[in-house]
Amino acid sequence: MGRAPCCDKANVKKGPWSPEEDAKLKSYIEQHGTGGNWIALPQKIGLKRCGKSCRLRWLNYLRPNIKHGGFSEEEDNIICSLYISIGSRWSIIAAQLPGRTDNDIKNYWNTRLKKKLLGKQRKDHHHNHQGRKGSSKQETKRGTASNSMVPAADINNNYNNNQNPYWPELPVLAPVPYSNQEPFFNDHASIRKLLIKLGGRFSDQDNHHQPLIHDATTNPQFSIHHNPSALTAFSITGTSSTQFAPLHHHYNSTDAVSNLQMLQGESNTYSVELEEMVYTNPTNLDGLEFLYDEANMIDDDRNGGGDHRGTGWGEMGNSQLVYLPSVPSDYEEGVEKQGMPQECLFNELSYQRPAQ
DNA sequence: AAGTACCCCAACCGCCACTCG
DNA sequence: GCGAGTGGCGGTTGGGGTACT
Repeated sequence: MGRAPCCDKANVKKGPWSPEEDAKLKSYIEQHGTGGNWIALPQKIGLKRCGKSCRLRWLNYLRPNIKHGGFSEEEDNIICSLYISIGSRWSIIAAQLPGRTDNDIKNYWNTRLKKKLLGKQRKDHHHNHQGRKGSSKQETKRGTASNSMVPAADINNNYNNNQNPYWPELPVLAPVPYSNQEPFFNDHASIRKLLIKLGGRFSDQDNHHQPLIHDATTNPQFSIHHNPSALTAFSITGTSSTQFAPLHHHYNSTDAVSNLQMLQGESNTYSVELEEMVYTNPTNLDGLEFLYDEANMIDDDRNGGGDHRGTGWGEMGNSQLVYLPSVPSDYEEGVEKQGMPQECLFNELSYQRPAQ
């Protein structure tokens, strides 16, 4: 038996919201708040909508200061960096980008950014390769305000200083260089290059490489110490008193690898081909080849190669990405207030996504 | 001009986590 | 400790718009 639905689906309206519905919901919430109960809210205001639908509508559309579209280069970079670091945890990524919703970012990633990134990587490798269409019209329309990757501290400064009640702070996450991991593939420099490169710029105008990397030598706000007691753990000490309390954050490196795997391609073909390339000629990969043109990879496949499906991507769990958790904040409302230790809070960030 | 393919995004769905009685 | 109720999240879908042929 499945659980009972959250509302009577027969009596709720679905589909696009009308301006009247929007107005009702917005004015009610602005005056009374949600009342802490989304399920009951639509009845209160006479909306034939599921409570979850109301919540979504409010969060993704009606809430003040929502930005739609027009993602900046800077935002692209942040999204890409965080995606590489933590994967598809859109709510956390969204919390780094005030005005952006998780849904928006998710859509943006799935429809444009991922393609853009893949396109770029291909471009890097096959620059001047003919037969490639230009980037999408949306990309070309969009401005390129910033050409630099934004360090985590800057994210914090630039965005979190601009607080408003609807946009709680979040721990700032930032990839830092992998550490002294065991090599995976025979050439672990490949993945280093990959991470650095992916941590770099994602724009089409890639004239300056400026990876998002933090260490004590380049960013005085942080010092990063490898914690020898745990292969996949770092201890990160913040030195900015209120913003960066001493914390520990443990991140399972297999997450990063799986994120990269996800990025590798949208199909098994992609992944299999990549494995093939890795294991048949690892030294030529230069860390990025899995991002190349699908067509090329298919061609490669036709040109030979055996079945490497069983070869262990899962065994390369030694790559390490580390975040710079920073702000004990109101994010995850009440977590801090309820006395959850910061380590718990940030362990949450390192959670293992349950199999779905 | 018409048909088709593709893209984008709002909204839905289902699962998991958390809270409370 | 257990189960119901709810919030929150990520994945997916479908319709509308646009580009292409």
